[in-house]
Amino acid sequence: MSEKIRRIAHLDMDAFYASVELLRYPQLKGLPVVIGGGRRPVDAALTDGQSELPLHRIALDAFPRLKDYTGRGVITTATYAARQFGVGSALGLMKAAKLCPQAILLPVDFAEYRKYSRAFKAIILEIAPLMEDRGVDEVYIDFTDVPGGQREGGRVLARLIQKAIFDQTGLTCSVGVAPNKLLAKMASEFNKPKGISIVHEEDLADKIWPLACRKINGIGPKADEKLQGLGIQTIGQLAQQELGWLIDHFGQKTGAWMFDAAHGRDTRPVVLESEPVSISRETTFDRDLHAVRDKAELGAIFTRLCQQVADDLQRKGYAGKTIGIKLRYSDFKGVTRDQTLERHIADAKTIRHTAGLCLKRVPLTQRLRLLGVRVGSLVKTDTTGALDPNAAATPLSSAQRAADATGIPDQLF
DNA sequence: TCTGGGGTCCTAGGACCC
DNA sequence: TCTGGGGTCCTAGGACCC
Repeated sequence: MSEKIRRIAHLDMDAFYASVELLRYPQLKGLPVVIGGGRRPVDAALTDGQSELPLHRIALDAFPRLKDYTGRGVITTATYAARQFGVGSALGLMKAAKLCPQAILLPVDFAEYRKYSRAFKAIILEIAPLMEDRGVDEVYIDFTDVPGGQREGGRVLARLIQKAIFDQTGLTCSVGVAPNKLLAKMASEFNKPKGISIVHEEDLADKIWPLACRKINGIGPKADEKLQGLGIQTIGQLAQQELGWLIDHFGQKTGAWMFDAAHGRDTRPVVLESEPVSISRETTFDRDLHAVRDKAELGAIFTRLCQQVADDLQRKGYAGKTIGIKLRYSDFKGVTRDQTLERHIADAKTIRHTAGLCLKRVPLTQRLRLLGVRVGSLVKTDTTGALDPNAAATPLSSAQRAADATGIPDQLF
């Protein structure tokens, strides 16, 4: 009998947002380009006086530069030419402007990226039907039973998929193929861009153990710092630790997971479909707002967020019963409050009312920089529409009455 | 002139029930 | 006259990911 070896691929699009922008504006190739901000439409400025020109003919002078930007925001992604100046993801735009003032600044065009995202995923699905969506620019693919999926450890199929995506979209990607998702994810980073990396079980010591623990998907800055404090830098060092010792330091669940990860073990399946748990909208204001002084502006934003969440729910066919708010103060500290209703709802009015009650339970003396609205505990609504259009909020809980009595000023919402 | 937006999962305490 | 032990739901916060 033919023994099939489990082969899982992780496919990661190369510099996805920037590559999509370069398809539109090939004249920017090789230049430092930064994508972010995303607040002001830039195409008006772009086409100003040049509205007859196709996008690829727009003169470089017409593109906005980082140095001319005023306002908040961070870089979502930067081209390699821009990264040479030390600017990259998550850097504040104003700080980035100091490092690379001449960089071209493009707004985030998520609708466009989503179009390409759907396109490359459709191409993959024609070749390999078992695909797990991991966001706009990443997927896992189960190669195990796909024709050619076992050849050269998966390299042949990876090459085929890369070629199909490039031929049909002009975009490049990197692929890692390994016995499981954990290793495939690490492998896809080995040869970027346009890379293919094959990892077998027996490659663990050579290819995985020398890597920093941070390369494990799920070990973030906090866990990494703690590990370093314990003298553990590499995955190999992590693998040397006793299971019990890891559990003592990180808890049962995380400790056991780390132990398995360090030994390259991961049994998670490739998941084809999944239901959302929550749907939310949030926004950072152009300037910090005060609950009393900027009440009208804040109230309008709040109502709009609730409306957007309601629209999202209805468009996607969900209703939820846990309504929550999130806010961030001017000092960047955040709080959340939520309240669970008796019934699932999806209408803006109930969301607005319940979220308003949540907002009353939070101190609002300090200025705010962000406000968000979330609906969780989702259920699918039937095809005819809303589950319970006239659902009302439940009465205040005792905890909320207590909060109301703490002397927090009346919140006007 | 720091620090986006949209998610998931985990933990931990308290309420409440059996 | 000391103090059970589950189980589930709710809430708040935090780590992490794309």
